[in-house]
Amino acid sequence: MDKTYQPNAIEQQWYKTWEESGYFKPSGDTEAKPYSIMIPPPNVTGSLHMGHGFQESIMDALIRYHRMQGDNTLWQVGTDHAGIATQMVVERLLAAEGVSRHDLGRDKFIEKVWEWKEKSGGTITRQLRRLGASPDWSRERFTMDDGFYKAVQEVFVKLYEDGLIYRGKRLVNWDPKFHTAISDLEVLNEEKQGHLWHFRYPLSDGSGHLVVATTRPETMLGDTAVAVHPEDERYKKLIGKTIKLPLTDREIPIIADDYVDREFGTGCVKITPAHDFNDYEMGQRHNLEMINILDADANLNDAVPEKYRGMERFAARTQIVDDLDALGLLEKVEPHTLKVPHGDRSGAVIEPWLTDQWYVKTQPLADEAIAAVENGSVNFVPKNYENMYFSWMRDIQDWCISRQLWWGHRIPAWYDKDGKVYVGRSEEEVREKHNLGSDINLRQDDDVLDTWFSSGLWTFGTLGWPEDTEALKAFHPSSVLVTGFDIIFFWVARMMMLTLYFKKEVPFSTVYVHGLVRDSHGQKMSKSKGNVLDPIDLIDGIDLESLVQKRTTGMMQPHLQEKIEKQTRKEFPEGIESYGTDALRYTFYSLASTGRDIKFDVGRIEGFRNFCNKIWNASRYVLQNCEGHDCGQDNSSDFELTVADRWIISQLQRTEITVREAMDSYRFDLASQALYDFIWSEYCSWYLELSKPVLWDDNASDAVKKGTRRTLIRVLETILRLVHPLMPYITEEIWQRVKTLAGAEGETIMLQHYPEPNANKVDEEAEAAIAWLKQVIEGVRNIRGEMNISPAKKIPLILRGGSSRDQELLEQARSLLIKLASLEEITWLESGEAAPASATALVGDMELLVPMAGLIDVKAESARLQKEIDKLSKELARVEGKLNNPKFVDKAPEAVVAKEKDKLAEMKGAQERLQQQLEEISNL
RNA sequence: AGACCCGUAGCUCAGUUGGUUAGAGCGCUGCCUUGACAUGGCAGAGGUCAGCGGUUCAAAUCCGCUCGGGUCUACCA
Repeated sequence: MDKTYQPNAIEQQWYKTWEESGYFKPSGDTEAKPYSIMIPPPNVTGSLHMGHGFQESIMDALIRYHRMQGDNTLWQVGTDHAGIATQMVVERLLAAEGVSRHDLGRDKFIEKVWEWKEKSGGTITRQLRRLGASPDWSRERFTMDDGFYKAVQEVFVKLYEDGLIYRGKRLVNWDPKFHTAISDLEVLNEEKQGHLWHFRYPLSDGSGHLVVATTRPETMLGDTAVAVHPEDERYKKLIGKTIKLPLTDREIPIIADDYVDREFGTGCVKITPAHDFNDYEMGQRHNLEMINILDADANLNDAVPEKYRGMERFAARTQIVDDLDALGLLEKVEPHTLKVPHGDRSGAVIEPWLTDQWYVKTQPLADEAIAAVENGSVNFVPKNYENMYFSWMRDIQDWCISRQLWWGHRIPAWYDKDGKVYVGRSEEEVREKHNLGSDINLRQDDDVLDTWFSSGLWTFGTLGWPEDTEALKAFHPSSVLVTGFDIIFFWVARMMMLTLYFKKEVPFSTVYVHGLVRDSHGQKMSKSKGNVLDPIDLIDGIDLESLVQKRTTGMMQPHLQEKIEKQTRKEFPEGIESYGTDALRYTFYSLASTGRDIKFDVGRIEGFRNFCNKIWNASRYVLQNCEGHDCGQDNSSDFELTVADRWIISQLQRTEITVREAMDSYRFDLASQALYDFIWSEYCSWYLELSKPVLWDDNASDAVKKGTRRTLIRVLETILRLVHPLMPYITEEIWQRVKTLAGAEGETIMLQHYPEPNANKVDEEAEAAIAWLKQVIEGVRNIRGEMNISPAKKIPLILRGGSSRDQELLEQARSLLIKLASLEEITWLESGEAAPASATALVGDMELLVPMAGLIDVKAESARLQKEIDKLSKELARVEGKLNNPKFVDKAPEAVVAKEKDKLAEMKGAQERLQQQLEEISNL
């Protein structure tokens, strides 16, 4: 074995072996408990970012953990066609060649997208493999594969037939850049400094004017009313009169509506039903005319006076303000903060626009989805995300599902020449069902469905629905959904609604919500900030120049390039080292406490790379001492266990309990911490050291040596299985070398049984003995450290004061102590017997004395003792105060009081001894 | 405007139902190339648990308020 662990030497090879051997597939054991996770399908043309890395690592840990427990385990993998995002990428590529999608036409363009999908579609799945992810690749799906077409059509048609999908002319969020409607969720509101313009609107009868305030002057050309509050004394008498709308020749009514806030602005509101969601509703209530003044590009259309036709919306705004000002109708302009809606993909300012769209009537679906969480059929981890889910679900709006895109599931609806709509699974079915002969021309709806409509079917669509498959029976509902809070509404909510409706069961029983991966300063990672880390670079490493190159090419804002380059050179002067997959994964787990965002610090991953190396070297030691020896691999029983053996076995049981509890409650941070502590601080730091005196002792019996070797190798083998779900590669590599010596069999650690704690192996006696031993050794080390005695120098140790129990423990551990503490000899002094000038430490009632024979620095030793005494006195006072408080003694549980009393006695004894030692030193 | 989360060592974070002298990693200081590992070992420094008030025998932990940071939802033209 190499002296240091080299992850890149083994990772890809092991992955290949696993995949080719079919280890990722469900066992198919129908007697076993089923366990399944459906991957949140990443964008097919995407590449892996830290968020994926985090998410997939968590899923893989769960999957491997359950697979090792013998569950019939399925990790369903696949990718999403991601409508807008993908279309955008391909359009941008075409634009670089000077071609627009309209130049190509629909069919050709879609062909191009498929080509792009074939070319780049493998990127993310290849990267997923690098993470060691173990999904069943043979079942990989795509949200636009044939099966999904079938499922989507089925769902659309059924919902339509059940009256839950309808088509209607409504105001939608229109993206003027992509020329498509988008759902409320795809709109981001950004706060911006704007203006509030006050305009005078003259009354038709010439008796004066009203002043309206608006943030969007250009929409005034589409005004069809002015509204005031019905109880507003200022305007009450004007209700029913009309306004002569400036710049147009239209007369519009003054109406009364509660919606108007008398306090805001002037208390008069211009109403533009075709371009504002609130105005639209008011228009419905009052039967107002709707005048659409914008075209698909959000330029002014022919419904406005000639002067403004074809103008861009913001140019029109300026023009209209100028024109009204020229007419003396601009009363004032105030600064005003407002929220401006943007498309989440395009970044364009969204226009409320009147179009025909398809909608899902969500209320009835939402009711079921709410109930499922209320009655505990679905649990969120952490629980507080249920609030978020409820608040959105309870106030849900109908879902606009049509998109004016080309890439996606085309809506299964056809129109005849009169515009009558027919919905069906295919044109043939529609013709047959409605008796439409071949002479009647049918045209399919041009629109496609919102991406989330198909991904909403993910949990059952991937298992073969609408066919009633074995997989569906075995693996649905899935066990847990692992996802970020940012798509609870987009995806989780939609899956809940659609799955409950079509499967009459929940899609998953638990939703584990993880946080966002941020940079080490808590900033969101983004290309424009130049702080993006690529998981693959952390695995393989990357030199500085390549990293700078990567971060500064293809920037949307090239002017940031210099800043990013500087920042990158400062943060990673040596580039990024290769840490390996296991270290990366372990970093994610250690930071994955419930729900909160994680700040990714390269210092952490380095620490866990070192941890891998620690495991590697511990294994080297174990193998060096076991290979070629009888370690009980034949399961014979002629061995003897030392107290150290019994102790580490006992600690192992406790670790297994902790790790299992942590894994079962999604506390990957606690699991990783428990393993780290046990492996490094107990197994490596103590047990390996304790084993040396035994193995190197010529006088030790074969039975004892065998017991120690057996324990070394078997505990190691168990550790590997315990850690495997978190660090798959290093554990497999070492396990292969260890398995035979440990008496284990099998081709892969992946399919071994996950360790189960055995209560009979918990040995409190051994634990107490080793705890005592550690304290003595630490006491001696402390003296060495403080007194500057070289660790190599052998020193005598004198013990004084302790109990017969201490003497017993000493005899049991004498030889270990001598070796581990590097002692010359240990002598026991009867209490009261005079001791030489010594540096001292305490273990319970027992004093440790290290004779200093004139070397002692009286001042330093006194100071050290005084420090101890002061510390003790402080705590002593606290405990005494507590015990002198009758209320505490009366009311606190007996056990707590007893504990405090013991503590008091112990501290008093310790204080006395320290005081005495101080005196002895001072007398020198 | 509502709702939620967070504030613990210089940094990143544990601390599950109140009850050992509040822990870990990184960083820092000193010592050590001891035969698994310098990607290591040993020792050490460092915290009024954001602040105030309350409940309790007992509060980092429960309650209220304040300050600071973050997120989501809904929005007034």
